[in-house]
Amino acid sequence: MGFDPIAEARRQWVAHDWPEAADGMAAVTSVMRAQQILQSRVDAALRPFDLTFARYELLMLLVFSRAGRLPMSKVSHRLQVHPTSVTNAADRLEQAGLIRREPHPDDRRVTLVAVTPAGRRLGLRATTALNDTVFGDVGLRPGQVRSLVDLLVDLRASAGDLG
Amino acid sequence: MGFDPIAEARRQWVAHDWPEAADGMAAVTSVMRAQQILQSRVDAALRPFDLTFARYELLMLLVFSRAGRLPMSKVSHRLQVHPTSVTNAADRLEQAGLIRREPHPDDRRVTLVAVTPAGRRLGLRATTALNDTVFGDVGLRPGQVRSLVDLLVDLRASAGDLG
DNA sequence: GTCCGACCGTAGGATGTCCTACGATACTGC
DNA sequence: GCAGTATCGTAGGACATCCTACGGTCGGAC
Repeated sequence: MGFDPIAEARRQWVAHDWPEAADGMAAVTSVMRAQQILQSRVDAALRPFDLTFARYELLMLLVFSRAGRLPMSKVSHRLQVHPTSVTNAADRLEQAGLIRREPHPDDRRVTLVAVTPAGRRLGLRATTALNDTVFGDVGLRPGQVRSLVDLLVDLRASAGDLG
Repeated sequence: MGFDPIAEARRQWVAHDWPEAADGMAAVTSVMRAQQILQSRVDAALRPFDLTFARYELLMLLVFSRAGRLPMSKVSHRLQVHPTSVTNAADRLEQAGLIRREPHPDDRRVTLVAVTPAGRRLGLRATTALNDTVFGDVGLRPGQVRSLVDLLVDLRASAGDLG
């Protein structure tokens, strides 16, 4: 096999008398690097549709919602991103005609974002592309994929990420 | 426990006849979310030192290198980031007096970045903070942390990330 | 020797993220 | 009712990342 920068860093941690933090350092760095790899693959798969992963997530959240529309604040909470990031993503999706902003009928503070028919179609086509080129094979055996998800559920739970 | 948006998305994948990609989708999304959580913790720990994780990684790469100096291109390769990102990080570290740019003695195309004594000191102090507040407890049991690293090694290996 | 391809670092531009601050609107206690 | 507080979405600014494009330098083919 080749050279692993993270394993090398781990050795440095042990050598510098930080052994109790060495595995944690390796885990954090590995997650960062894995995210970089996956983000790059996902963005490549979505580029033909002029979507980023952030916009894709917003789009599919609406596609899968009951009424095809949600308040901005709900989107921000569900995707766990800053409200201004939702504003940004919604701006671009709206400009592309994939979603529409609508006023909330009862609460005039609230803006609803609603997926358009074009948005629904593009979201499903983009999903097919993602399933084929990324999600269908992330580079691990099926059992490993499930183990990874389970471990990250625990990590997220300990961070208060599950509700 | 609470509500897990990723588990909900996984149910949608199965319901929409994409069962073979459901676990992959959950894995990719989980990694994205875990990275977000960890990045946020790391940045909070590094804020008192006026460092970001990217700049911290560059700084420690130099601290741990033999001569305390490396070519920019080597840094880009080792950290697996775009050359322009290294330029940006190096600009800020240099402005803070933590590193110095030096010409390569033999190859005038190459710029070396060298850690200064102040950079070395700050890097070690920042590492102590990170070890105490993040790396020492990532929210998993020790065995889980090692399992996570092992799984991500396989994922990274399949992406050609190991040399 | 010379020229051309390859490599190096950086400038400029686009995108996404966060933060703080703000105006508008809703709710709560009195 | 009414005042104070909380919530909502967005504007402006800071920062990190990538991409493309560029000038400077090296090295190999001839």
